[in-house]
Amino acid sequence: MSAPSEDLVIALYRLGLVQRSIARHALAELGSQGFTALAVIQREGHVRVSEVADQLSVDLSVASRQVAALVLAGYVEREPDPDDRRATRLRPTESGTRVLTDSHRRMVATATSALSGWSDEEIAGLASQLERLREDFATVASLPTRQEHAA
Amino acid sequence: MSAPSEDLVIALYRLGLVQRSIARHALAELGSQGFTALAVIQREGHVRVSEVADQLSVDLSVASRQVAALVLAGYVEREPDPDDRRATRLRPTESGTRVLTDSHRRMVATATSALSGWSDEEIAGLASQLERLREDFATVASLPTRQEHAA
DNA sequence: TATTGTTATACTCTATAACTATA
DNA sequence: TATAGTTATAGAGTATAACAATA
Repeated sequence: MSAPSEDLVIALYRLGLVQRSIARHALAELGSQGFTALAVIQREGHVRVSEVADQLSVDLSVASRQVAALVLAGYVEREPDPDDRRATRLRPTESGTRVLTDSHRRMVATATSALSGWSDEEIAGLASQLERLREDFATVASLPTRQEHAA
Repeated sequence: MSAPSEDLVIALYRLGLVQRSIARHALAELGSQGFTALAVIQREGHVRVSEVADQLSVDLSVASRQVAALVLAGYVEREPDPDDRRATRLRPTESGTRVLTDSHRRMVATATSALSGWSDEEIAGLASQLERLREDFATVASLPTRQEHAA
């Protein structure tokens, strides 16, 4: 009766519980997207706001707000970009690195506890499938914007 | 270096793109949670608000608001519950069923397009893994509330 | 002109708390 | 007392649009 992709979409929507559960246990000082934004800044080094927006697949204005909140909280610092005076480069402060590490640890602990019945292979397999899913949707999502050209 | 559950958690957070993509393409008249609430009401028959809250794993107040919005939009009707005069029973209107069917169709179309490189088995496998994930997190999420008893 | 970034506004989803009505 | 539900308030996440400064 139901198409397989239908079951998948419903499963995706019902994932809200999982995300809220992790957020509550692990992200005390950081909103979920504040966390991912900080993670991008930590991982990439001195990124620009627009790169954060790209990595998170959100509008630049959203990334701008999240970064502003991180700066206000003292977790991120801005440096002028020597190559482009419109842009700023971002880097985590010591406090930001500490908060990220802490959230990280609690996040993994929460997930590990919930996933006690899973093997490492199963967990890794699911993570890679989700990554593949994201990439495939990113491809589709990027097309409509350019359809005005095509048509 | 990284625990497998860490990769999984990051993949989960990065799923926002997928959910927004589906929402934009498929849920014109319905918010994402309005859609899931309506789907529960359609699927279960004459449910109460509290059952919607349970199915969605959200607070009763959240379900109450979502249901109120669906009623206001003419997608759901309330009937008094003969067995309990505090409660009301919910059922979709014709219009609600139509909207749900439409969103459903567009949703599946969007997903099918993004998942063109996937086999049915892969899609079904991912859906069932996500369902399992949700159940395992639901178990963990329900514990902290009761820890006051234990301790 | 196009791009980088910010700000204002608005909408959705969520939770907590206070409240009403019924069990 | 406890439960079903509603409403008010608040906070996070998101998008669009208008804007400033620089390329």
